[in-house]
Amino acid sequence: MHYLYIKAMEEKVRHLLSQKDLKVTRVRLLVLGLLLQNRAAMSHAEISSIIGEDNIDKVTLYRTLNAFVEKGLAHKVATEDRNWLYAVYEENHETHTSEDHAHFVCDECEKIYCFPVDQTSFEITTQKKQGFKIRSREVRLHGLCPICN
Amino acid sequence: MHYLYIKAMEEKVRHLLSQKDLKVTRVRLLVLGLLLQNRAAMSHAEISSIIGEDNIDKVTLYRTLNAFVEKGLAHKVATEDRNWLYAVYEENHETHTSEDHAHFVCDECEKIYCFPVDQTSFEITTQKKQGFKIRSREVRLHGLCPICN
DNA sequence: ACAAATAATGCAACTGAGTTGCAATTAGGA
DNA sequence: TCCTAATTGCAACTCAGTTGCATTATTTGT
Repeated sequence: MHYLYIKAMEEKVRHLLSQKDLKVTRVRLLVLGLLLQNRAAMSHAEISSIIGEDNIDKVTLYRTLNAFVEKGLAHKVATEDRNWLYAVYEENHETHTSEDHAHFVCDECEKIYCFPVDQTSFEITTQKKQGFKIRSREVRLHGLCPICN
Repeated sequence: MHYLYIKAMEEKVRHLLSQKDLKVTRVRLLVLGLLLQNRAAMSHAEISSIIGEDNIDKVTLYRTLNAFVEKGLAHKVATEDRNWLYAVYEENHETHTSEDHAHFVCDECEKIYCFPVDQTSFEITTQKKQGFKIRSREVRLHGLCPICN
């Protein structure tokens, strides 16, 4: 285990898991604990190397991450080079859906961060085009993150 | 060849290719001709099956599509399930860059269409977040296309 | 605290998109 | 027409992610 596992966080993680009908297991405590520590979205490879390849099977990690996504604990974003990155929803994730947030991609370090989006200004983003019925929007921002800026 | 190759279009395609310093070849005429006929972006698999697997090697098709993207004839969009779709820029592609268009994803047929975006309203899409420097934006719209609507 | 039922895990083998290296072929200018 | 560089086609490969299945761990009811 090459990351600081914060014991004090464990209760919160246990609560989040059982709240979503997910059994509390060693793997899930590790992965969700790690995701909660990270502001940026993380890839399977990144998580795997931080936690240690010997500590989690790759298939189990994929299934764990997908379970988090299915239960609404986390969401996934595709990178430019077609890998998945996973991020937990922020504190107030009850009101925080995929519909009202944007993804920020740092052009330098290529990390992806989640951003809140103002709904009202979101509405007028595009000109209407006949025949197309728009149901939801997703914004992707490119630039420099605070570390690389 | 399972698509209607429009002979009248050939001159236009030839012109587009040589304009971008791409040699006019059988494969390129077929692929660019097909892309120009389609309003929706197309996948490698889709193009391959329409033109016929026996008519183009898969590697050649990948290289052809990438050449179009590199030369600015087309651009690629990732689908939800992380495949690439390719679309030629519209008629006025001189002023049509990746910065000022959105992608519309039909929830029904999953086709992807390109949309123009109004720059001024684009600006106010997100609340500013400290430390992050936004350079460009990309909007993805979900809904129903004219055929499925 | 224990056993049974159910869910999660780990492993091996697989899939499928996309890439690389290289030899054969073709386009287009001299 | 000929020459050179670009393009093509093939085989073999990479790498993310998946599937099937036997093993193990968690939870619930007693």
